[in-house]
This record gives sequence, C-alpha cells and structure tokens, in this order.
Amino acid sequence: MPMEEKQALDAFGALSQETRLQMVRALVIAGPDGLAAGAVGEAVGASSSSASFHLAHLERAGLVQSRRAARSIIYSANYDGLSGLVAFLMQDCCQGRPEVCAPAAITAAACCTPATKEPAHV
Amino acid sequence: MPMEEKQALDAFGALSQETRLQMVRALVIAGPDGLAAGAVGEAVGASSSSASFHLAHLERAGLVQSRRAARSIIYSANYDGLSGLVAFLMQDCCQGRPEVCAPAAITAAACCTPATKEPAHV
DNA sequence: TCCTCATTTCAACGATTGATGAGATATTGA
DNA sequence: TCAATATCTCATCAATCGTTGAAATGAGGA
Repeated sequence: MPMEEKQALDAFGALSQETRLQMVRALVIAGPDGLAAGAVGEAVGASSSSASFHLAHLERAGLVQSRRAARSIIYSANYDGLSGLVAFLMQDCCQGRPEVCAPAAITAAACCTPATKEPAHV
Repeated sequence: MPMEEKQALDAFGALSQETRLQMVRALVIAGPDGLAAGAVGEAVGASSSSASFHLAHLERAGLVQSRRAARSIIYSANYDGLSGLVAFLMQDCCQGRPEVCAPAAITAAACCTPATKEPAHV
C-alpha cells in the first residue's frame, strides 16, 4: 500500500538533503539496533544541534524512528517507511508504468538476494 | 545501475514539491508523446512562468525531457531517470536490505503487470 | 516582413530551509 | 541532591525556493 501523498512529499524532501541522506544510509547499515543520536551525528559530521534537527526531520517524514535507551535516544531506520516510499514512487507517482516498474523489479530481485525471499509471483 | 548521488539528491528535491510531483504524474500518464509546456501547466494549475520554472527543475533533475515541436515545447517523462531513482533508493540508499527491497519487489511485480515482462529471476 | 502564439527569462518579494551557539530538559550515578 | 552526560529547543541569520508580472526569445502564418 503506497503512502499518502503528503507524507511522500515530506519523505522526498527529507532525502533531498545530503546530511539526511547519509543519515538514512548510516541507519540502514546499522540495522534494527540503530544508533544513538550522537553516533549518527558523528557518522555524518554534523553538530549535535544539527543532527537533532535533521533526525527530527527524518522522523517526521516517517523514514526513521526513535526510542530512548538510558541517556541516549536511539534512532533506527523505518523499513516500512522506506519501502512505502519505493512503492509510492512506482505505483502512485509512476502509475505502474512498465517502463519504470520493470527495471525496478529487476533491481529489486537482483539487490535483495532472491534466495532470501521467494519471488512473490503475486 | 543506480544514478549518482548528486543527481539523486536533485531528483528527490524535484519530487518534494507538490506542483512538480503532479507534473511528473501528468507526464507519466501522458506517455512517450508527452505534453506541451502549456498543457502541463494547465493540468496542474500553474502559471506559464511557474510551469516553465518547475519543468526546467524537473529536466535538470533528469526526470523529464523536452523537445521542440513547432511553436510548442513538448515535455515527456524520462523513464530511465524515474526507474534509476527507484533503483537508487533500493540499492544505494537502502543498501539492498531485504526489509526494504522485498516489499518493493512485491510491489513492482504487482503493479507492472507481470504478464508484460518475465520475472527476470536473475 | 509583421504579427501572433508559446515559452522562457528576469527582477523583486515573501516564505522556507539549514547552520550556529546558547540554554533548557531528561537521565544516570555519586 | 548535585554533577555529568546526551539530546533537544530556541533565536538568529544567511541562503535558497517559489510566485508574480513584465519583458525577451523563437517559430509559424498572413
């Protein structure tokens, strides 16, 4: 199910900024355990204030989520949000045009290790 | 092959604006024949000046392309650019994480009419 | 050539964005 | 309770963005 347009606009806006794109990458790589806000900031070379600003932006956009752990706030990638954005891009924005979706399907199959998941041939 | 990061940032920025997102939709629906600049502007309710501004932005981002036809300039969706962006999102940004790619693969399979294209089981 | 249509370019403006540093808030441990 | 740590919030400021209307460009038809 594709995400709502408003949320998709926010998500695109969130990913259109270099610092935030790097943050998403770092958090995706970190996996479900996530990283503390400070660690994310350090990973992308942002001040604590700037890191907080951008992480809040990403959270508002539904691309990451946070939880408190002791003194730290741990951020982690929101996989639903990310895959929802991919789905939006293919379905809603690109209207399911085979010219867009077919190459995307090939990419998906190639990049997410077909062995992990059956092809889901609908 | 994923697009370059700089271009992806531009593309995300281009899609983060309502008028431009609607323009892309209109052009994807219009298909390879495209629409004249004026028609795109009318479709999304933008002045000629504003339409020109946003179409130029989309073209810079590699999401649409233009050609002249008589007095009109015809814009059309750049399917390579769009599918490249989907690929970037899955591969580069999301690092090929199955949590992101698997749902995306299902979406791709479901939305682009599997009958049109073999599953490309790589 | 002159006129008209379609589009782009330009300058001005208000609104939004991102960076910075200071200060506030929340949690832990002594 | 007090001090230390981790993070967030706030105010400020420069830069970028999007809109508007007027003027410039470019192509086609009389």
